[in-house]
Amino acid sequence: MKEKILRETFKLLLKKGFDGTSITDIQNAIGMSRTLVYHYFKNKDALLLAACKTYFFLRYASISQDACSITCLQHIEHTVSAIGRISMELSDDGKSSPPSIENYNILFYQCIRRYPEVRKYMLDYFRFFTQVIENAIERGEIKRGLPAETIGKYFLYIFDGAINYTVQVSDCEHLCGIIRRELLTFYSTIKA
Amino acid sequence: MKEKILRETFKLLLKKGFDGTSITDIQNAIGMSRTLVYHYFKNKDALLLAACKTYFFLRYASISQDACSITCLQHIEHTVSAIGRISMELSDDGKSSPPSIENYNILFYQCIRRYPEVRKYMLDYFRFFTQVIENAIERGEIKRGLPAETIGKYFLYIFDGAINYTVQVSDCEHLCGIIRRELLTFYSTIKA
Amino acid sequence: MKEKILRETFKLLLKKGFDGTSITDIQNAIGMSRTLVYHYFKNKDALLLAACKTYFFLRYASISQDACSITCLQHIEHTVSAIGRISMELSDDGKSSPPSIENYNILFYQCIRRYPEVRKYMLDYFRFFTQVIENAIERGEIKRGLPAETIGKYFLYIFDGAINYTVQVSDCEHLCGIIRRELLTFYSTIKA
Amino acid sequence: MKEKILRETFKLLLKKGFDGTSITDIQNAIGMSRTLVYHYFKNKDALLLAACKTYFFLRYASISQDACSITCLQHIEHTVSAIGRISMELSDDGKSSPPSIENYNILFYQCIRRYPEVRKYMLDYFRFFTQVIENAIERGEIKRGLPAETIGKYFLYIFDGAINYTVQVSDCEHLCGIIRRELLTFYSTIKA
DNA sequence: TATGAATGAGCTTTCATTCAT
DNA sequence: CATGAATGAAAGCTCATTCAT
Repeated sequence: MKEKILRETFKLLLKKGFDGTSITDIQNAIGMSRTLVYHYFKNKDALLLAACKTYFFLRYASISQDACSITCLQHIEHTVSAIGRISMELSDDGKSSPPSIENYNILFYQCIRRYPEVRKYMLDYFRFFTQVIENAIERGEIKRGLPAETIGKYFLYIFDGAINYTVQVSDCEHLCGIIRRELLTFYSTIKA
Repeated sequence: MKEKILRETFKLLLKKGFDGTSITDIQNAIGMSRTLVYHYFKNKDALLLAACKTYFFLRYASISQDACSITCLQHIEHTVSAIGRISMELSDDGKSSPPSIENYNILFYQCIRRYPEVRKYMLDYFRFFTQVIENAIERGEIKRGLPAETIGKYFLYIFDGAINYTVQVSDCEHLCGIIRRELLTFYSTIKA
Repeated sequence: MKEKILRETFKLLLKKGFDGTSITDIQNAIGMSRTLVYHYFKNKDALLLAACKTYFFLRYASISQDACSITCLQHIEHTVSAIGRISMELSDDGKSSPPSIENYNILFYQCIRRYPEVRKYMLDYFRFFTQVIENAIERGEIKRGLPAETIGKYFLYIFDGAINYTVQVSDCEHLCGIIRRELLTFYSTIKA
Repeated sequence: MKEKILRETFKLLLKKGFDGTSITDIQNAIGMSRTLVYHYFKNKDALLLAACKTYFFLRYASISQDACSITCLQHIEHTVSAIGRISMELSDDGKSSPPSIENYNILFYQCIRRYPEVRKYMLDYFRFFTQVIENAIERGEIKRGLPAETIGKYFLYIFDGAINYTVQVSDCEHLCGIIRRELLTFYSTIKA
């Protein structure tokens, strides 16, 4: 039940945003009493935070790995498949059409402004990614020249931009395709 | 009065977002009756759209110029100074501290999802910018290699990223500094 | 102008009722400033009363005549043509389709509850009509038996009923036809 | 609680009409939170319809009976006692003074214009009443001559007229007395 | 005769939340 | 684990009205 609430809440957050999502919306989505939500979560903000943590930390699941054991290319694939996995999980049919996944980053930016925990996690992730790129440079996968941090930022910015300027997504595969293509295009310009 | 309403509304939109901004907030900000807002605007959405058009189209003011008559470097400066100008205009003391300007793009993404007019304007602007870069390539300002459109996208993504990952801004000069530095860093990698 | 305001106000009263008609509705109907209404009328209630008096007293215009100089049958025709005349006057094309004339009596009942002047006028009219019937009995137009007052009431009730149970009227001629038929049917049962 | 809301709502509808009755009025009448009304009813119109159905259908309770098993005279008594019963139920002391029962028909006419369900129910009732009169004619209770439908209409019109032209009622018994007298007067003119 | 600016009070409705069961 | 009843506060919006021009 708790998982269902988190899932439906995050879907609604993607669709309607922080202030546009009401407890009543969530009640209708889970098809149970509004009071039940308060049984699991102290209040609305606790629920929203929990939902955001649940689904945003998925993206950074790679942090648990070792930065040395992964190439830059692998990391790109990892990132793309992460957003794909989240879309799947949130889609109604369990197959491919995600609900408002194009708002993923908008929600994310709001989270890092609201919740210090999410901000911290994001910074950790970014440090990890910089490490991956540094290793890639040393290993000769990526050209020397630009600082690892700059390259990391560009990857992040391109990932975000690809999503942010896609106004409406009906097919998850399609969005993942766009993201992958854009990331690989950039990768090819810095590959050794 | 109408201009004041638009100004205060946009400031509140930056601070609290679309669904977080209430007519009562606007009333308090303008220091006049809530009914007056409805005297000038049909309803809340009409006001929000008007406010967004007013301030987002400022960013694209360069469209009126000729794409041939401007170098890429000039356009970068133009872009940075545009965001600076908007910050000034929205700051309370008329000097430098902008109100939640770090949410500028979040608001913008929501606008291009909500309002087709804004989306169209953005696409026009992007076409214009691509033209600028194409000219820059032909004129030898920028290295041949990457397509103009790709370069344009990267500039856009970097501009957005610089703002989006800046969690809180107290000093407009500071934010403009960050943006300029990031854009120029990228510019130096593609300069002929 | 004043006449136009009264006309449009009464049309709106028929369509939307006392509490459903706003000054804004009237403004839109007359196509001029809302303030203009206050130039002619002290406040909303003064306007509504004036409009009701204007159009309800038309129905009783016969009072100015002499009760002796008119037969019962003539009075019936007079009554039917009065409602027809009002419909014409209120129709947009000046021809035949009246706006919500089926609500005429609902509005009238509300008026005699609200405004003592209208109530008084109604009673005067009813006395006049009773006189007409008394004369008709004496002249041998109508059978002796029922008291004149009772017959008068029945005419009134039938007139009202014919309108009240007609839910929607698109053609004034049609409504007048129904009223005339019902009144004449009753007349034939009391004719000498 | 739901019943109380319906009761107080209908009382207010009688007193102030459709557009004159606000949710705040209802809140004050039931002495509970305004939100509670929305807990039981989707919106204002749903509440108004429910209240009207509850109290108008009482009037037609006789439909469930068999038209053959009732004389015209019994039906008259039934009708009079129905309006008396409704008045009782709506009176504050449970005894005799009804709240604005003189507006009963005004409200009813508005209902048959607004709600098709109420209109349909009314037509069913009228058909039933016509049947009662037809039987009364065949049984010799009522004179042959006028069609049953016409007689039915006259009864209805007289019932309505007796209420509509009574401007203010303080005592229910009194109103019922007026209605009964008028109906019986007409009955005596058509009795065999 | 005509208008736009401005207002306080009220409207219907939704909000997040609590409590007894 | 789950619910229906109940609430105060606030949402967006419309109301009748006034005033300076």
